[in-house]
Amino acid sequence: MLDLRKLEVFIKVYETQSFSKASSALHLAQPTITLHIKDLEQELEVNLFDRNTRKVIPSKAGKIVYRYGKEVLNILKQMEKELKLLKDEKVGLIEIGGSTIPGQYILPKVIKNFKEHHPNISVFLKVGDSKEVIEKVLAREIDFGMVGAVFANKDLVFLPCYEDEIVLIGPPDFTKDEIELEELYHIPLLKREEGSGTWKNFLEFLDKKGIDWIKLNIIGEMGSTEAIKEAVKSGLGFGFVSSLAVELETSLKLLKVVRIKNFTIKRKFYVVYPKMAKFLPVEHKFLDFIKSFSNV
Amino acid sequence: MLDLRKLEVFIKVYETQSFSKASSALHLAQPTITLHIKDLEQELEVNLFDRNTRKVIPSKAGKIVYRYGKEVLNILKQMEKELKLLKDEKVGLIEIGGSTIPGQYILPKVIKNFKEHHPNISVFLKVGDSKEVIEKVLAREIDFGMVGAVFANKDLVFLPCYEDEIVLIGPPDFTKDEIELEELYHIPLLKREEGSGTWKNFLEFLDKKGIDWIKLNIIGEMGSTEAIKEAVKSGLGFGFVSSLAVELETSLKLLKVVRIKNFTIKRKFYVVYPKMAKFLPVEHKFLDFIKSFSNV
DNA sequence: TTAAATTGATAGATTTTTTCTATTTGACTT
DNA sequence: AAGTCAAATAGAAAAAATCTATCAATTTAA
Repeated sequence: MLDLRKLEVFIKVYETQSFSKASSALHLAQPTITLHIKDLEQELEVNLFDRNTRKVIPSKAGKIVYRYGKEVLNILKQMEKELKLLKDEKVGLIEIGGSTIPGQYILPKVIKNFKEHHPNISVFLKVGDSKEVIEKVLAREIDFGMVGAVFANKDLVFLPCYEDEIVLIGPPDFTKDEIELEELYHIPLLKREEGSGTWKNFLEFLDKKGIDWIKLNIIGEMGSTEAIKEAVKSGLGFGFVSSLAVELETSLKLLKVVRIKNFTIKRKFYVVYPKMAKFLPVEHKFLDFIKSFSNV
Repeated sequence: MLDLRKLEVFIKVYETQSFSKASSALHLAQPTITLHIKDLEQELEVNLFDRNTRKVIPSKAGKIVYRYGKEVLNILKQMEKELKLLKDEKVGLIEIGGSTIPGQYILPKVIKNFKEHHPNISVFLKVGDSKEVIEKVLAREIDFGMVGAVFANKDLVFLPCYEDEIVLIGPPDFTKDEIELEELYHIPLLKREEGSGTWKNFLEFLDKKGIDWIKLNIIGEMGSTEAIKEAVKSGLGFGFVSSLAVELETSLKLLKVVRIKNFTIKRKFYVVYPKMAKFLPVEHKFLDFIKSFSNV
């Protein structure tokens, strides 16, 4: 294996055309230079300089080694530059992931706010389902994720950071602001597909309350929160969605949130990151920011 | 300065995802690996792996170092490949230079012959004046040169290798094959410009014989051997040129070589190379070849 | 749940490498 | 021919790389 120290010595000799000049430039004794060059020549089995006590002229092989050697040192310099950026807390890159609700309604706001404070830090957001997000965290493809469920994994830390409410929405012309729990059994409901985190949370909550969801009046299934919203808007029925997803529509009276007496469905979102990870400055900053944003 | 040995260890750990696997692959004890990685982390001031006794997961910085490290090793591998070619005596590249006559009439033939014996060795020929050729030899831009004059320089070796004759040429219909020296004074002569090696050789020869060239009947000056030949062909006068330059024309009777009684102008060409140079195998081969081609 | 096995970390000793000082050798200058 | 400058050589000292033995943490198997 070639020695970079020796390569450095070689390059200095090449550039100064002198062993002694190289020695003083590198703060080494002159015999050290002689030795290093000799070692290199032995290792590579070529002579690098035609030399006597007066002249030092690079040979053909020397020119080749210089060309490649310079490239190698440049690449390493480039690397150190990139690592320096990594260590800098003012610039850098953060990659995060979010499952549907956090990815669509929470993280964009967090990021916008964060960017206002730290304009030179780029943030990349990847939206996918919770399982995907967690896998990417484990593979270090993203720095952290925000998901709606805790997965048992000893390598991961799940930090509650946002509490959301799942609300019943109906068309804006629905007369009541609040209904009794019993009325829920007669209201035409649009469910979400089985894999949905929101729907899972909803069912868990019903279960805790001792309610069997079979009793509900399910009239259809939608593939996304947005689809539920559109369907409810057009009067097809009612649905359960994250309150975050309907902030705009309720304020514009395009949808109506209908409360259920003595019945509030809360769900938590969690920041997830590898237990062992040693965070870089920028990542620390972002994590702290999310925590400060937290409502839990 | 980064240590390539440590970088190699890092890369092996990265690829095997294990300190102990890396240690056995590199025939090192496991604590050595631990130490090297720790040193690297200290040197670069980043952590490279999130690790405990069970898992070794590259960090963001680790991924960067791996990417760059691989590139560095690849470049060095490429360099060794190129140096190997340099040491090979069957393949390679030779760069030579020749002043006008050798570059135009001798070296092309030598190269053609050489290539027949060594088809995998490329030969690059650069034609320029003697001074240029010698400068390039000193700067190691070419491996050796062939020139018509010896320049006093203690760093150079001049090896006589080819003896040429400077001959008087006239139109093919000139009646005599041989003339007396005295007749030369009346013959209309085309000279070469002052810088020409051939012309310089001719004058030196006249000087040695005690002849003043002012007595000659110079009717014009031409910038090149070829120009002299053309002018002589078209009956403008006579000229002195290298015998090598008119081999074809005399055999085709387009020109006539006129001998001068008791008057033969010989000139020598020399191979020139740096005294200190340690030749590579291919260069040795070519030099030997030139010597075997020699007529001296 | 506990014991065995696996893997990385730590400590101290040993070997190897790097670097130094002092001196010699070779080449150019005057 | 003497002086000077730069590289080579020799031998000693300092620094590093690597090893063995052992420990600590974590997973797997009984």
